[in-house]
Amino acid sequence: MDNPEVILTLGALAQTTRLDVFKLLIRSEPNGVAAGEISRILDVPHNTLSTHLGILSRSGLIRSKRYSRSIVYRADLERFREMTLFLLADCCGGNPETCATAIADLFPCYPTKEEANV
Amino acid sequence: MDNPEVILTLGALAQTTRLDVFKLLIRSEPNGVAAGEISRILDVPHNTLSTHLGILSRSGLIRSKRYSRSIVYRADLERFREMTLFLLADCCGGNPETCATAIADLFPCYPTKEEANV
DNA sequence: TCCATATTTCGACAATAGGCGACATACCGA
DNA sequence: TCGGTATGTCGCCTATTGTCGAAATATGGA
Repeated sequence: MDNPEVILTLGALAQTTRLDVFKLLIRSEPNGVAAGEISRILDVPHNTLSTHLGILSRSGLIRSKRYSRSIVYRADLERFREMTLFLLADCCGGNPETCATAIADLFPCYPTKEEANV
Repeated sequence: MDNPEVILTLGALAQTTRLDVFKLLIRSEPNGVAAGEISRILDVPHNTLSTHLGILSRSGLIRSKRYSRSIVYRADLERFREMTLFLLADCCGGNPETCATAIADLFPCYPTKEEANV
């Protein structure tokens, strides 16, 4: 994952509706949600939503699959992981030692439920 | 950290120059870099850079301190950690169990150097 | 084939963001 | 106080983004 790609994914999430969509899709893993249902749940016009879904798709953070008339969207956790790892790791490219300790510092291991809900 | 704040931080990083600045500052921890030096290193006019530094500051991802004529900027790793944790955890608010396994899945513990450089 | 449903694409508009020249402010040394 | 250095602010311009009505496309059932 290179800089332009990360900027695409960050930009995809840096918008109210799209962040809401992504949160909804993460919560709905592994089933996914159809476009129309997202539209109803978040109360966003279907054409506006479609634009946002397109942006999220192009960033790779979500994927879609057609089931008869519905198109079901799912979060791509692997892509999300790549983005997070880039932010955590690649940022420290010139200084791997500092990076390792920084990461260890940021994530004692991974957050517990208690920490996660702060 | 709530939605609007996260959008502010994501948006702050979703731009070429600002991502470069942040990467530079993370690499330069814990010393920090003066505004003028950042301007020279990244080859960005000082007034343009100043705007970007303002956006990054307002998002909380960087902090500044004046030393005589220079203003030295540093990355705020704690804030960065908050953002990452939000992305990983708060997204799963309605479904903590799935979230815990998802996080465990994303971060077996924390990335090793090898994984980090993929 | 025709109609209803689900979703995307197009076109136009207002709002926002990015870049930068010119000017303003802060600090220091003489 | 003055001049030089370091940084920030203002204003203008252009490019990009977000929104949504209207039209187009895809699917399935009668």
